[in-house]
Amino acid sequence: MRREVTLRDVAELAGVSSRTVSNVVNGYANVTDHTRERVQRAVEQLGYRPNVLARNLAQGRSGQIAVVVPYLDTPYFSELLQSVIRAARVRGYNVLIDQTDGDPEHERAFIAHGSRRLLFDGVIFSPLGLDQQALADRDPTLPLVILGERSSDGSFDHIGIDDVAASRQATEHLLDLGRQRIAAIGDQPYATGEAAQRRTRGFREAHAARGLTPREDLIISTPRFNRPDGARAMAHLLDLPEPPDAVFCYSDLVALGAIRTLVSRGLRVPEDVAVIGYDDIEDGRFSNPTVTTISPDKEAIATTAVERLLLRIGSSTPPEGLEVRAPHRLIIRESTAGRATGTI
Amino acid sequence: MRREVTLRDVAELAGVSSRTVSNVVNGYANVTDHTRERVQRAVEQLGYRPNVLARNLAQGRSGQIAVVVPYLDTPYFSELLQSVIRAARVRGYNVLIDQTDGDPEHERAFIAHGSRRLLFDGVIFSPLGLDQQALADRDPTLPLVILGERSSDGSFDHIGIDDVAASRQATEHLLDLGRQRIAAIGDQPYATGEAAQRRTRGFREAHAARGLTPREDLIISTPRFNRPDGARAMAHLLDLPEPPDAVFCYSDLVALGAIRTLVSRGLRVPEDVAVIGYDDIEDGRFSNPTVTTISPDKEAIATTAVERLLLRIGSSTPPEGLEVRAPHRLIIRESTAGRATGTI
DNA sequence: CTACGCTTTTGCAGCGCTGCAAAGCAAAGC
DNA sequence: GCTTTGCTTTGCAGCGCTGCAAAAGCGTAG
Repeated sequence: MRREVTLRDVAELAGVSSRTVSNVVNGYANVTDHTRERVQRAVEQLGYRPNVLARNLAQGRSGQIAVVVPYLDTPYFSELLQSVIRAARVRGYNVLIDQTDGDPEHERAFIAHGSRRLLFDGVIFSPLGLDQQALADRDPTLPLVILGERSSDGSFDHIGIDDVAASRQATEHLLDLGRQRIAAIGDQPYATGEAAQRRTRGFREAHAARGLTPREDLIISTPRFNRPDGARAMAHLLDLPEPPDAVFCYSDLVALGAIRTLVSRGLRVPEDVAVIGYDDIEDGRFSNPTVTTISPDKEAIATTAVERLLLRIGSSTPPEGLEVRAPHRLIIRESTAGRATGTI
Repeated sequence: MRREVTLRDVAELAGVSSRTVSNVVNGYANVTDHTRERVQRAVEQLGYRPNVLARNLAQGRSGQIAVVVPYLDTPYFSELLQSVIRAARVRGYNVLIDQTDGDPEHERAFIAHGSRRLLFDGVIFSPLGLDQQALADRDPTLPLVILGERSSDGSFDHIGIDDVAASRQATEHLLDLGRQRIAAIGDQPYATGEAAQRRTRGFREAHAARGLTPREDLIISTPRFNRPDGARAMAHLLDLPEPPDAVFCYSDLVALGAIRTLVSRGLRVPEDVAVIGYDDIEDGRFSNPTVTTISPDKEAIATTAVERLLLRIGSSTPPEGLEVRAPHRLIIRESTAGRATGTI
């Protein structure tokens, strides 16, 4: 493998200093047209390509941001990632992806003073099992934006939708349909389940607002928010003496799993049991039935996350930690409204 | 932001040369226990962390591999990526992910002599619209492993399942069920549609083996392999004077889209129309009905891809381009076998 | 003709690490 | 006692680039 062309090679051919070539390549001001042209000709002639590594080392930055998610194969995350990658690329950043498998140790390692540091200039982080302690122990110099769970302590930005409001809205939708026994699948009544708990809060609030109290045995907790969890939880609910006639699922995957169980037991959705999900992933738009859901504005979340992170990376005095509420809306589909609502 | 601790700082504290510290940190042989201990103590005391950037620059490698896929939110790719990331991490490599949106220009740019080069030591590439020309024009020094489509010209490795055999198997399964009018959704009768064409070949071969000829109007081509494509194609098929009684879909997403259309028109799957997919994504295991599919061994594909790539990266004389056939199998679920087959 | 202010160009040091080859050193051999 | 051998340790150069500050060029004013 022959040596790559360097700045110096170009400089020699163009008859200028390597610093000048650097100036031209980086589009710095104050280069005469004459010089610029000569350099550019030399660059093209030699096929010069800047060595990103060297540039980064000299600049002390990496030009990469890391995005850390629990699971890459969860549609919600892959859809979100897609937008993040686009947003980052536009701004000249590469995206390094890491999945933690929800392992708290792994999550902790990622934001702690790490050997991987310097490989990325900042982190967009969607934690799952991260406790307050781990956040406190984190590398304070690492620009950080957190998605989803938890709220900011002022030293980082947090972006998410209003989980309580969205959950209340979802539950109200079921109540509006006249359902009497509404279940909730996805609660996580332990320290790291903040997001889940906020959804449960919304669920309770919606009931309370109408003078109702949800049955405690209809609030099912699940370790994750995936299809098998949903399927299992639904099976459990159906085995109750008085099973629910509607279910609020804390993710679309849970909803899809639940629907699967319902259908395979010969029940009709929504006639026998209405189901509502959360996340608005593509699957829910093509499933049978299609899934009513809370749709967070993923594009907004991704773009804002990248923007805030780059802002942090760029400024020496870190900006105030921001609490950003991304928009969301309720999308009504067949799993609550019935076939009438139609297709996509 | 205070300066980071460097090798030199550690060296000074330990009273040795920085080179020795480097030797200890990298676990090189021939360091006396005594020295090693002193250095390690100093490392811990100062909280030293190697600067990956500098190391990479000095070594002329980046410690990163790029994985390039058309769409990140396609479950097949995100499931595959998940395995690739794990395999790479075990071997000390980070994964840089890029999506091309299937844009041929973008794909081309990625393997051409690129400015991004040096950011990664090699590429695992799953092309969509890449023609032979682009492959020929590629940076010959870039270690490359290609997934899915196309076959190797000897200068890179190619890993995929035997599409023709798998497709024949899928079609045979439908024929075995006694279906008379079998459609195929996903053909791509143009230069960049090699993979699709191989599936069509298997489809035809299965028919031919029984002295049958598929009806040409039942072979539908689609631009992509996603749900909307499948839904549209199925709608078209149902509008034919003599619609099919079985469909071979070139991806599970296409199958899910097709099923969606069938169900929304009040048809029963598989009684009225049997559907078989390809890829074995999780969605198909929880849909209604669950989807019979060709299941490629994704774990094997991912692991092999990473291994071959690192082999290429590691050796100065590039190994012979390998054509690897990963295993696959037919998984029969409800969309062809009916409810009897049960759950997951 | 010198001085001054501005733009353009340059030289150098250094980012933090590793490759290389030489130097140091202790044990073994003659 | 001196050389040889083999293991440890070291020094230096350099990966390719950019920050910094000084130097050079150049037009205008005094």
